[in-house]
Amino acid sequence: MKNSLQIEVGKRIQKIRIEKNISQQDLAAKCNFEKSNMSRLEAGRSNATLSTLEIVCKALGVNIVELFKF
Amino acid sequence: MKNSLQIEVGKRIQKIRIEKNISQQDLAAKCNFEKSNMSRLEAGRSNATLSTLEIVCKALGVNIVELFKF
DNA sequence: AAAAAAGTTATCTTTTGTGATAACTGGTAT
DNA sequence: ATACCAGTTATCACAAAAGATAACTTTTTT
Repeated sequence: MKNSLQIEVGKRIQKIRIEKNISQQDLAAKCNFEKSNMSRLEAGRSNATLSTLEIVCKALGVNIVELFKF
Repeated sequence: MKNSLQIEVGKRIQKIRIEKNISQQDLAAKCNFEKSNMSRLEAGRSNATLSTLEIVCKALGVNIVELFKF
């Protein structure tokens, strides 16, 4: 069960991104960070901070609460 | 608008903690961190990571989604 | 009023998330 | 085949979160 929250949140980001038809690269660009870091985030390989999640949610156009609906 | 998310989340933690009649010190102890750090978190003076929020939510007995209902 | 408990703030070290670069894979046009 | 786009992974430097201690204020209890 280790890192399961990170992984779940990453999956939610990915799911929302795909629903909105945005590439990972484009989402990264909207957030002003590198595609590599977005990949890491979606893969649940980073223990994101509130500010990182907020930036991603703004770029996706969703409320942050959406990241935790799983 | 700066740090508003941190502040909102901190307020939610505090509100839930008070509803459950737990002191900040006791909540900190349940989380295995110092009361000073819990104070900082509730005050919105730290940009918490997912794992920190998860620990606090487990100690409070609430789902993490509750922290974002404001 | 004194003592105890609860909470705040500043500051320090250690740990780790972020941001960046580069090398790579897989897929898909050209 | 080869250029191009999308995504992954490893690695690095740097900024900042986590963890801790101590001194302090505020609130509550006795």
